[in-house]
This record gives sequence, structure tokens and C-alpha cells, in this order.
Amino acid sequence: MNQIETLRRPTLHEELVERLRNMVVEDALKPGEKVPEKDLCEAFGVSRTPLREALKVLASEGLVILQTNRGARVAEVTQEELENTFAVIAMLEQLVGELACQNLDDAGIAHIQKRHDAMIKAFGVRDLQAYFKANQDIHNALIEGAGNDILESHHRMLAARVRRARFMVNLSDERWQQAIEEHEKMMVLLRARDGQSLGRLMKIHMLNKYDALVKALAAAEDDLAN
Amino acid sequence: MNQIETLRRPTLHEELVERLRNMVVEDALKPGEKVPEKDLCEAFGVSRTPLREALKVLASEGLVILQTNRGARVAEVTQEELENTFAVIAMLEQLVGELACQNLDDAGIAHIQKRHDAMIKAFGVRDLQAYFKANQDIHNALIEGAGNDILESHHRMLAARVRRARFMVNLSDERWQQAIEEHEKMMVLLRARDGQSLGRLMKIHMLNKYDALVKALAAAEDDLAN
DNA sequence: AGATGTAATTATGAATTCATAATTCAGTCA
DNA sequence: TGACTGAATTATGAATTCATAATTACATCT
Repeated sequence: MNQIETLRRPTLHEELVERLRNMVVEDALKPGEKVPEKDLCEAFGVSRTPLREALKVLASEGLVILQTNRGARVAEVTQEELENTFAVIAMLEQLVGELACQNLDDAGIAHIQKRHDAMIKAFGVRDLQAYFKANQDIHNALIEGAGNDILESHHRMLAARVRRARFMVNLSDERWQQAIEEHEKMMVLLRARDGQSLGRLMKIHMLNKYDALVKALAAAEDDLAN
Repeated sequence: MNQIETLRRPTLHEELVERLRNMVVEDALKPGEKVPEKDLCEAFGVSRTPLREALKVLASEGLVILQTNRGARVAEVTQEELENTFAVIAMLEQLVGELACQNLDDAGIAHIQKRHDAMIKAFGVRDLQAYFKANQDIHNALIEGAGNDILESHHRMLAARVRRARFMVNLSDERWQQAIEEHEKMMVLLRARDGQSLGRLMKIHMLNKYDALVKALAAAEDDLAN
């Protein structure tokens, strides 16, 4: 009899990794904040052992910082780190574009086209929620379509580090417009299966996203100063 | 008073991560091999708690696989994974090349030139040990010179996954010759601070390395079959 | 009042213990 | 002989306990 699918209940520490990661990414735990084991244990109703295991994993992903005998704190995202992270993600995006063109079948491209159309529609009525969702779906489909697990896991790791930034600023309509245009071009290149060009565009798309983020952050700081 | 450098004794689990990682990378623990906690605890003279924490970290790096209630085994490197990993590393190398040209100062380049000369010398007398060492030094200096911590950490993580492959096959003189030529070109571009070209070349250099590896692996399999 | 040294408290690192899932192995039956 | 059953063993997941480092609170002194 052949293996169906090894059914596995996730372990406590795995669930904790998931939930803690979400809390960090979704800014429920603020950067720089101390996260005493005791509090987290009470919050999740677990003992310290699985929780500490989870913290070790998050530390290796760079989401929290562990200091010996001084516990864990949520990693801060400095300006420099943001730049460094985006630079790497942009390179990975380029590869995603190249591989997605190679490996996606027609059905896969059709599916992305559908999500793209949904995204355009959301943009038309300025439905930010629906836009983010469709956008996320598209990027996920492209990454999965690339068919490279290593690429996928490292991309996800890096994306988690900067996703918080989304909560820090809001999208300018100008940038939003630009992003849409880039996505339109991406679809053209994807349908043409021009991997080299799509890769280059996706890299630029990501760097533009970073650019907009930096400007928005600077503007937000100015607001605070006034 | 400003922080000098938080002096910190490493914790047991950190040391274990280091040592276990080395054991995996240096092939002391063979791929697919089960690594019972009990044995490792005895080997290192520690209790299960820090050891399990270390295993969780290695699992998140992809070096070991944890199966619920069934313990840890050293991750296998499939042909596909090798390809996937090299594809990602190659992209990162490209970025390394671009950034190194931007950020290395003259002293940094001079240092790399020295290590390069040492490498050439080692090649002249076919001193594999010295060659590997100098080669490693050069790549490390370039990565550090890039000045992007995120890039560095992810590159290291990926490099660990494939370093084992070095133990599986030996370098053909033909490939060795080719690698040297590529390195000569790299030095020219680095001195000229032509980041774009250096990036492209470093990417290709890495893909060629993969190519040679695949061929060597295929040849090794043929040997076994005969 | 502010600084300094010391005791009390708290939090963390690691060992141990406990519960349970997985594996092994002996015994039974076809 | 060989496949199945179920008890015994072993290994793992998680809680608890213990030792020690770090922090806080407090008293003392200048």
C-alpha cells in the first residue's frame, strides 16, 4: 500500500511558531517590545518548553532577537535593514518571474489572469482590502508557479520581515496607479512567456515598492515633526 | 555612555546549533540518517532541552527534517533541491557582485587581490586544500564587502545546504581551469568596479559550478554502475 | 537629592520528570 | 513459514523543577 499522506497533528511548538510569527508580522507585537516568556505562556496556555523552542525558530528567521539571560524582544526594522531586505527580495522576484514563465501551464496563467482582473476591479472602486488580497494571491501564485521550494521559502522568510512595514504607512494613490500599470505589463509578459523581461520587471516592481515605502515613511516622519 | 559590545557567553543551544550544523555540512552526519536525541545528548554531554532547541533551528534552516513523534533525520539533498538551491544562490551572487563593487574600498579590493594571488599559486601546484581555503576567503570577503547583512545570512544558509556536495565529488582539472579563468575575469571587473558585469559573471560562475557538479555526480553514478 | 552597594525578586537556561506516541518483539494462528 | 495481534520497550512532546543570571527595590552614605 502506498503512502497516502502522512497525517500529522502539528506539535505545539509548530503552532506557536505560526501564531507568534503572525503576531509579529501583523504588528500585534511591536518592534523593540520585550516578550517575556511568562506572559506568552499565559497568553497561549502552554508551558515554557514549546514556547522557547518556537522563539528559537523565530530568532533564526530574524523576527525576534534573543539575548542570553535577557530574553526575547521583537526585532526592530531599521531603515538600513529595510533596504537590505528589499534588495534581496527584488533579486528573488526576478528569479520568480523567469521561472514562472518557464513552469506555469496555461491553466496557471489563466488563474493568475483572473486574480489580476479582480485586482483591477478592486482598484477601480478603491477597495484596498480586496486589492491587497488579489495582489497577494497573484504574487503567491507566481512564486508557487516558479516551482522552486527553496526560492519560495526564502522569499516568504524575507517577505515576513517587511510585511510589517505595510502597517506603518498607507498607499498613495499615485503609487497605487503606478503599481497597477506595472501589473498590467507583468500580465502581458507572462502571457507571452517572456521570462527574462518579466523577471526584470518584477525586480523593478519590487524596488519601486521599496521606493514608495521610503517616501511614505519620510512623509510620516515629517507629519510627526509638525 | 554608549554601548561597547554586549559581551555574551554563548548558550548551550547556540553552541549545539554551531556544532551540529558543522557536522551536517561536513558530512559527519549522513543525509537520511536518523539522529536520535538520546545519542546526541550523550555525544555532547547535555540534556535534551538545549539539544531539541538546536534541532528546531536546524530544521528551520532546512538541514534536518523533524517528523512529529518520530524525531529528526538529516535532510537529503535531492537532485532537484540542488538545482533549486543553486538557482537561488546564483541570483544572490549576482547581487553580491553588484554591491561589492559599490561598497568595497580600495583596501578591501587589495585584500581580495592578495587572496586571489594565493589562490592562483595554489592552483599552480594543484594544492586543493589551499585552493579551497583561498577561494572561500575570496567569496566571504566579497559577501561581507557587499555590506548587506540579510544577503549575507541567506547566502550562508543556502551555501550550507550545498556545501556537502563538495564532499561527494572531486574537482575535475578541466573545471578547475575554467574556474580560475572566471576568477581572473572577476578580479578585472572588481578592480574596474563594474558591478553590473561582475554580478552577471558571478551568477554565471555559480551556475557553472552547479553544472560541473551535476556532471561529476552523473559520472560518479556511472562508476558505481560499472 | 543623588549615587552606591546589597538584598529580594524575577526571568531565563538547562535538567528532570511525566504522558503518550511509535517501534520492537514475542506469541498466536492460518 | 509467514502474517497478524498485542504487550513491552523506546523515543518523543511537553510540563515541571532546579540553578543561576539579571533586574528591581531598598537602605546607606556622601
